[in-house]
Amino acid sequence: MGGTTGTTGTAEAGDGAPVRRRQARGQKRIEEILHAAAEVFGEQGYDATTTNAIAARAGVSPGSLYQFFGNKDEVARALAERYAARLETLRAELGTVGDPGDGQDLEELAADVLGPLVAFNLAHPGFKALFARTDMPAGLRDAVAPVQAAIHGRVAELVGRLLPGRPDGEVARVATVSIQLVRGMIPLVTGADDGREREAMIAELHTVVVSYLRRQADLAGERPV
Amino acid sequence: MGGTTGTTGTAEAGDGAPVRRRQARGQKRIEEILHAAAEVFGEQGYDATTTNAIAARAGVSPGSLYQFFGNKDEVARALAERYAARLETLRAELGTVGDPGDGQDLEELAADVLGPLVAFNLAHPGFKALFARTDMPAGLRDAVAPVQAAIHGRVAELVGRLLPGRPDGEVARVATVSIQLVRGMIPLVTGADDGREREAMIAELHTVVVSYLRRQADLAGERPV
DNA sequence: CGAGAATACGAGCGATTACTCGCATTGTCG
DNA sequence: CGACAATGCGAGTAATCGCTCGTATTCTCG
Repeated sequence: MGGTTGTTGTAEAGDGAPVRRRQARGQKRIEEILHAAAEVFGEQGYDATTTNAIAARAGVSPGSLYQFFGNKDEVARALAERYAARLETLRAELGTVGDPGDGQDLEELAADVLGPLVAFNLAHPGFKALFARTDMPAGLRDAVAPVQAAIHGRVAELVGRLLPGRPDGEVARVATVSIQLVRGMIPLVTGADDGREREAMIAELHTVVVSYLRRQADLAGERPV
Repeated sequence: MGGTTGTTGTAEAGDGAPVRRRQARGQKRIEEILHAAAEVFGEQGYDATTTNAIAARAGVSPGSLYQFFGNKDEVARALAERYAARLETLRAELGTVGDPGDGQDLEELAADVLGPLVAFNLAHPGFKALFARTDMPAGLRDAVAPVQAAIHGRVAELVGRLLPGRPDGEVARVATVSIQLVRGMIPLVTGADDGREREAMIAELHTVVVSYLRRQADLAGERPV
């Protein structure tokens, strides 16, 4: 039944399967649809967003949307992958962060990571609709799982350098918690109506992450407070 | 809109409005329906839960459900109020917590509050479906808003004692962040498949909250690390 | 140009869901 | 008992939504 392997409308990798040659017009439509999807997801949330609403926002008929995307989840997946690419760009711009020891270094490291991350979330309101939820419908979860895993890997890499010698399981857990802290705080930041309140929430986000990681680093070094 | 003060199916407070006299049988049905709703909400999440599924789980016809609850949101509201009552009981059992100074006291205070709170969440899986989400559909948000406000008030009370002299706005913000930390961590705790992993996540929850609040207390006392 | 593919449309289909309604049963009270 | 209210049922309704399909237009390329 539902065996259609429609990866964003590309051709199946078979032998005689017709390769769909995408025109420039089609690529532009895809961009417009994803842009609209990001907007509506950000405004209404994933569940409440209808595919017809995305199409309407993009100035496109429902049929056109389904020419490029097999279903609603695929729109989410494509959008998630697009976000992942931009995040990767962000990370590349950071360059190689020096191996953190503790103390002041940690705050700088956190600022270097959290600053752009907050800016990214403010610039892309649809991002949190796909990533900042704790309970997701199965389709959405599957769609964003690969990107989630990639993010976790990146964070675990940083945490591993912060906590050298810790077993992998603990490093992974600290990474999971750190990500969750950010995911939980982002809505408080983006949802702030007042500019000053937003700045205050951003400061709280830094405080939360830094104080947690510092405590972990202290535990690692057996250095009591 | 929505001025219906439907407190679990009681009569409207008007003059000639017919007062619905509830029979013992009806009260029992209400309990069964709310119990079923808690189960299904916990398993499927709020959006994915259908009213017919709740009725079926309760062994009741859809018509019977709608005799006691005007709509899906009212079921959620009644369930939320029921949870609020149990939480209030929990808080009462804690007794008056001594005014916390800092250091060890903070850890004890956190353990006294977080321990029962985690146990409550594990015992009532439907709770997080109503409260632990950051993006809620409008109907659900309105339904649980009063209970959310009550919880915030309680936490702000504790935070106020922890951070004496802080302006109300800052106390409220620290309370909001603290609640969000717990809300974000709860799914990691309840979602742990392994018992050891769950214990570890509970420990992380304590670490997160304590290290954040300790940092806030230190900032208040101008006592650098 | 001409043929085939890609793009575009939008009415509408099938499935789902919150909720209703007519009617049967059970409880309450004089 | 008899009248009325509360409870109970479940097929049915109206609306929504993801998605399809027949058809028309535009592009590509020989």
